[in-house]
Amino acid sequence: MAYPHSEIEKKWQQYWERNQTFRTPDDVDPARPKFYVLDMFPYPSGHGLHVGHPSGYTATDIVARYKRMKGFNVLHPMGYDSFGLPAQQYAVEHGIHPRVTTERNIANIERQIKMLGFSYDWARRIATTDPEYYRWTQWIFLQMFNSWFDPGARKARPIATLEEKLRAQGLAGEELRRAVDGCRLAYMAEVPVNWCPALGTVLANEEVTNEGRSDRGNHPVYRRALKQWMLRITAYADRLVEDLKLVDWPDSIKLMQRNWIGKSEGAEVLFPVAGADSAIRVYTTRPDTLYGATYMVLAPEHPLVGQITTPERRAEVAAYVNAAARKSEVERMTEGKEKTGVFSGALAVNPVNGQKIPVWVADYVMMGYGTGAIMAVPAHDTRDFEFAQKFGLPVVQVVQPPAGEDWRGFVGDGIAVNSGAYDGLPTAEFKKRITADLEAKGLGRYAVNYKLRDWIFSRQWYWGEPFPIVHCSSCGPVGLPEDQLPLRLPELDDFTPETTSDPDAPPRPPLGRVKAWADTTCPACGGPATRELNAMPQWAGSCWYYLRFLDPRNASRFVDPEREKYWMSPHGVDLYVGGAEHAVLHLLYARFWHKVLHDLGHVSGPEPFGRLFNQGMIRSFAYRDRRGVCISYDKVDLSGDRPRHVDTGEELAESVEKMSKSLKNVVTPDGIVQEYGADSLRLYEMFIGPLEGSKPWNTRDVPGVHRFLNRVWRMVLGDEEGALPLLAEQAPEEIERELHRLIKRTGEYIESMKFNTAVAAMMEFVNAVYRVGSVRRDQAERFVLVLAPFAPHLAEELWNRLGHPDSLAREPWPAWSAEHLQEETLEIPVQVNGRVRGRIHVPVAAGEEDVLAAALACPEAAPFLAGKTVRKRIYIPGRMVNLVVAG
RNA sequence: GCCCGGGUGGCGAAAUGGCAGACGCAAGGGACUUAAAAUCCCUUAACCGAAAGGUUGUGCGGGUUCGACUCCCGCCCCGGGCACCA
Repeated sequence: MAYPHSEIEKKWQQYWERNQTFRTPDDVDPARPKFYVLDMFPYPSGHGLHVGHPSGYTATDIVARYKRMKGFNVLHPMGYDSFGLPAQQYAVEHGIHPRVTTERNIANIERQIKMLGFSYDWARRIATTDPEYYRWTQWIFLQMFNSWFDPGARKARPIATLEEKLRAQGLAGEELRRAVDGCRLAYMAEVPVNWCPALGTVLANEEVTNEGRSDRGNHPVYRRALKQWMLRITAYADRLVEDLKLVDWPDSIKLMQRNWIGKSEGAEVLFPVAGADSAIRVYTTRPDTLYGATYMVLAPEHPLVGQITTPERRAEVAAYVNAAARKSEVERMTEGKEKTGVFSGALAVNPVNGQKIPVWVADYVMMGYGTGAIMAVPAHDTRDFEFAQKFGLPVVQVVQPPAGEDWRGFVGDGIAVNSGAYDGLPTAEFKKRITADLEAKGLGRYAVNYKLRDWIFSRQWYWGEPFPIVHCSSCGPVGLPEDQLPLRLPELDDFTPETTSDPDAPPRPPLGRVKAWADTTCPACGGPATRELNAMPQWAGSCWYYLRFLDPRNASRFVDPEREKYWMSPHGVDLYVGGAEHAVLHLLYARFWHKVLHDLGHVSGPEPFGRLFNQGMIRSFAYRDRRGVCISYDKVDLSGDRPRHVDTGEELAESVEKMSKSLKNVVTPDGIVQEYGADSLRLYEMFIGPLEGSKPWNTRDVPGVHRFLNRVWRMVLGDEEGALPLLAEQAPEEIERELHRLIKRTGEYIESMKFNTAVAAMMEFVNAVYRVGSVRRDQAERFVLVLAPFAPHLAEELWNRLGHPDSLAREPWPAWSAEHLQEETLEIPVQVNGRVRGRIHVPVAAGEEDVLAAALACPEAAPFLAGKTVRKRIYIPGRMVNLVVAG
């Protein structure tokens, strides 16, 4: 008989809700330590959860429950990242308001989450689409709009401090306003974007497929310059790199962030254009190769292209520039790495040796990085080398590689050659010397560059936070006063953006259609003004939600400073768990916002997430027939040794893949909870393998953990069919020892996030009880407490039936002692030349000499010792004896 | 191309310098049962052997060590990230 999981799970979920068991009070007992354990909150997709989502949630729930039992004040909240393109598109396609679908999706996903019995404090639930939430997202945006990055202080400061400073320098009126607007952390600029005319919006890079089409709907996407809201994240590039050393994150994630920011050091060098009064400024990380520069390249968008191109080359250059501008991502991909370019006709002068070198225009140089122009050193740069080969440009060696390596295409460090007075210098020293020399002559200077770009922060859609900004013809962009927040999304019957197939048509965001909303007055001068019609991107709400959880209903501040200080000191969120797909963007954006808020004095620390843990992806089996068509599970017969089609008997190919609708391999928690219960699902999620690893879901393995829970049930209560519980007055000493071992190991496993071995340890304990046939009541109780974080419903029920009327959620975690772990004798394997040949039993207290003597006398090892000389005797206390023999 | 992970029984895995395969699934056998399910017990890396036992074995090839899944060097395969970043 299986234990009645449905009944008891329902019962305890109701009990927890009725008794507010997991409510974290607003004023917690300050004598206890705090622990903030957070999941990356989900986007409420219409498909609901699959079994991959609860793996992280289960892990954090185990930690939360364990920490409560260890006496911590635990904060464990959940909410929804509910703005975004899928809801917008669904609304457009089905004519349903996105608020309606969002609410419906949240209701479904919350039902699924609650079904699993997680100990969230539901009173703190938030949704980023709630006006009382996005009011503060808008408020934080205004903080950025109203501040600038002071490079001297290396931090954000109120914009008034900049105004003061510039006014003192004599700026005023329109000129002052432009200067100030140009320094805000949130500013407007014309930038190249991914424009999707069919969706009527700009898309983020990750919303664009490798084929250059929209992820959603598969529409063409074009590169195009549009005026957009930008956030000045590049000002924080250095601090975002440096402060990675403050956090306990996986090295791989830190590395990805470092690579994404892509800091490099080098020099900017001026190359005068021969016969003109302009000069080309280039950025190079290898100023030591200056003598090897044999040509230069400007990006097609570079402003000097038009000025320096000679009349006879004008037509060809113009044609190339136009073609490059029109090039979509698709063409760029398909053309691969084949280099193209045209000669501008102009010559530049190499400042170190006066040589005249040709200036080319080529799209392998990007306008968005460095200065948009390079000096090409084909001998020591792979790309320049390819280009020089193709166009027959000279290749001059200036670095001597280590012996045995070809200098052509050598990009490493070496010794300078053909470099005038610098010959013989090693690369690193050469860089320093020449940078200083260039600086002294006014030809260049030390420079730092980043791959990181400022963050394009606007979208031309309906379903996002409206910007708290109005555009005034006399004052420019003006922030709304705080008392006008939240600026609510206007009601709209038709939120379809005006779409077109013309890539050059201007964007017409749906908010523009609500005239009554868009037309307003300027808060600064009272004149007529228009509201900003763009909305914020999906990332906005998730940049600060972890702060709102601390004080979710505060109507006068985004978070109370005292509460922020309590929960976020000293290292921010104590454990943050989520998928590695957010390694860069979400985690980088949130760190950026946190630093801005920190600079402006709104939060106490520099980093939001002290410890980060990435759960691995759960994938599942997919089946395909001969034609490659995916077959859903109800049509797959797994009873034989090969998977076959139920109807046709055709043998199917099996593979393990990411769950997706198109592969027909999505497994949802619902059916599993119904059949085996939430506790079984939770346990299998953990038992399947290490949390951080990628692993295949196999529903056929769920009965294994379900059987274990049944064994626990019968161990304590017996069953209706007459099986007696194993509870007894006395149990062998071995059980107490096993229990102490279990308590110790489980605590350590939870702290180190090794939940799979924790489950195995509990199974071992129960197996031991079945083997000896008895367990004392007090031992069963302690076991139930250890099981509780993993299988809380079953544990509560057993705890209750063992005579405790209240929930075990805040029972102290049971104690273990070293004394109880001690066995009287040890079994020590005896190796001869590294191979196990026998075993000896020795008293725990036995000294090295006694153990070695026993090992030498070990009968099983004797034949391998006979007639040989023991050269070396190794004893690893309590573990192993190795006898090294020869002869 | 570059940068990270990873490769252990039929399967998910454990062991991070000290008994390889804990724990679980699947498979086989037994007990209970009129029978089945459920449950309980046993076997289960491969090869040789009737058994006792032996040999081999952690992707491949070398090395360090008394001892290597674990550390070092070279290679192969799989997964992920970045991708003309000057």
